[in-house]
Amino acid sequence: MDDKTSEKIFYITTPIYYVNDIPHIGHAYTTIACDTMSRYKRMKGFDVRFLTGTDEHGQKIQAAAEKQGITPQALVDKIHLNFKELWKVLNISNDDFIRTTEERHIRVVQSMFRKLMDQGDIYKGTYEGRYCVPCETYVPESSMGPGETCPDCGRPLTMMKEESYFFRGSKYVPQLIEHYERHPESILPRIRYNEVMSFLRGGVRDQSVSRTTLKWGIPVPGDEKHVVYVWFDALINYASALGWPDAPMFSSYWPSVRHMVGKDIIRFHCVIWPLMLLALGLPLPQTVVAHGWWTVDGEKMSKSKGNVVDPFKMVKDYGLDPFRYFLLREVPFGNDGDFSESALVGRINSDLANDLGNLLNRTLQMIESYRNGIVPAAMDNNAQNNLADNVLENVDKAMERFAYDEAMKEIWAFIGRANKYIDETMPWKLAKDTDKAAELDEVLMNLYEVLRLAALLVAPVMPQTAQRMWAQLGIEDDPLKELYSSFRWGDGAGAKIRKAEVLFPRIDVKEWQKAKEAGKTVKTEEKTMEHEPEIGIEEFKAVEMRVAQIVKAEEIPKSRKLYKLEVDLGYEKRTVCSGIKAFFTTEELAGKRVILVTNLKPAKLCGIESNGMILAASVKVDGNAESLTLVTPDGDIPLGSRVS
RNA sequence: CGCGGGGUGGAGCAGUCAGGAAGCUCGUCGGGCUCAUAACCCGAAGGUCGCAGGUUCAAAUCCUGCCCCCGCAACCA
Repeated sequence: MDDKTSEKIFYITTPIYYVNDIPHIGHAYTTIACDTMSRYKRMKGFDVRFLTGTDEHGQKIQAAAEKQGITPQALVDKIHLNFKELWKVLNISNDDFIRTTEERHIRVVQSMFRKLMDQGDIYKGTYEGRYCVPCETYVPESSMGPGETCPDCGRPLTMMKEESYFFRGSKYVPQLIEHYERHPESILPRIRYNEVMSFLRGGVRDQSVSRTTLKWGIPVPGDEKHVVYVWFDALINYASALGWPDAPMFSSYWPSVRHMVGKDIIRFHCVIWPLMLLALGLPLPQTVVAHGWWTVDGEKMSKSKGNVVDPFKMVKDYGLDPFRYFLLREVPFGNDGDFSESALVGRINSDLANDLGNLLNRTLQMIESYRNGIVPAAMDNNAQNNLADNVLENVDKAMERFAYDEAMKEIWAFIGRANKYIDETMPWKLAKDTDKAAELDEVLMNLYEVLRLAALLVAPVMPQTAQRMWAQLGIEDDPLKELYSSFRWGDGAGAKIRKAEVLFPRIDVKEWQKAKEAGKTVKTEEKTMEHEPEIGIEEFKAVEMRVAQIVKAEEIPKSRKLYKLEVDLGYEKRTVCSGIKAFFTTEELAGKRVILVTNLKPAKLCGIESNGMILAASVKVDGNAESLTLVTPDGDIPLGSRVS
């Protein structure tokens, strides 16, 4: 505030995405939000720097590379392109893309590490704890899942003890608390601020910042059997991309940094990273903004459900700008939101086609037929205040708080006022009365100005749409390069418009539903055609299957899906748990002859030991069995006969 | 006592932190208009803000208790 230069500088970052993930709607959301903010600030006259990138070290990458028989570097060189490709498709205007395997990053990580070590803020110790290998995190006892499992992925934890370097973050905690107390606006939304504060007040232990258990990482300077822990490595990207410590870019952009993150990684960005920065004597981020999660059709997005939203497909099916608009408009920023294609279609039809697109269309056609396509100048005009109201100020207030949804609402209220203005002034009547020519001029010019401004307002979210609008309005310049401050009501007069074209075609909901259903059938067919990798006869023979008969089926009270079955193999009886409760009654099952996998490792399910598995065929929709039938021998054969 | 999110007109949601006349979008019904993408504009109906207590001049909002739903976890053998 006190520094004029820092006011107009804006450095914004996405998290760096873990390369091994397949890009989904969540990645798209964060990045689109940052892109929109960047574009907005540029149009406000800010010197913006927008950074994104990929996190390329760690256990999972190392394992994936081994599996494919290539080096980790070769793997990440290939797959980081998934993200670069997506950003291209989503029209992301990032100024830089950093990869943690780049030399410029590695160098900075190592010198920061060394600096902290030299000043005594990194020290050597031993770390012992329960470790989740896939998640690459130690899990404290307090947050362990049942039976010593990882609370995130549910897999069992391993006891590990290793020599490790520690970051003395605890030393800076009081300083950080004080900072946040003075700057509560630096963590948005408020709920996340409270979360961070109570976490900080609960005390923070020194963080382990190195690992000896893996190779694929940045070597600790001077102690090469250690590799820098992925989080320590990753967070530094925000500084390394600017060329810490000496680059001029660093000194100009750093003090204005805003980090956009998902709510899951708030602690890394609001606790660990600021502690690191305090230790390094660097200014703390101006704002950390945490957004919520997307569910899909009311359900959590997951690979096993197969409902992961593919941004490439959404763009292909519905267009880029509608997708961008939907994500930012649909949900109050910071809240969790639900993604559904039908909601997207609703937004396209009502907001984009009916309100905005139709306004452009009807206005242009009137200018065309009443004034031969030339925007008239109006002598005296005081409609601006009523029409534009304080839309620029209101949008700015909302964007200042990262309240994208509210900014959109402001813009659409502005569009709505214009649609109403047409009804009130009834230009088609004015056109029939030559005495009203001046009035008509004024109305048409005002509408034209509304659209010229609307395009600018919409440009950060829907860049292509803004360009298409200006093209139709007959303006040669690129709206994306304009400044809001240079907009003057009335400057548009005299322009020669182009022929009106439909901006967003309406989607016929009935036909869309039909197509959707047809698409769904195709999809399930495709799914059944997906095959597992080939196996040899030996592998098949390793599975021992025999004919058995269900003697008795019982409910398991605690379980929704399971029955406890007693099966007879002729030579022995066994207990098996089977997830077929939804499809049979206990009476139906008794006496049924089935095929049993007999050499499956016993497993405890709902407290009951299951010794085998019954074969069944099922149709799965979104990962859940929709119908199911048991595999049974066709004809008489003694119990216990081997199936091969 | 598992963790988390939530219950607000037909649907989807804001509002809850900082208590003060219940709001938005969609849908429905009625009307207007004919410039426009059967679009646009106006009006109406429709809510005991999950339930029960409490605090208060005042509660969707604060406190206590309870009920229900949804994720995750334990269950898909």
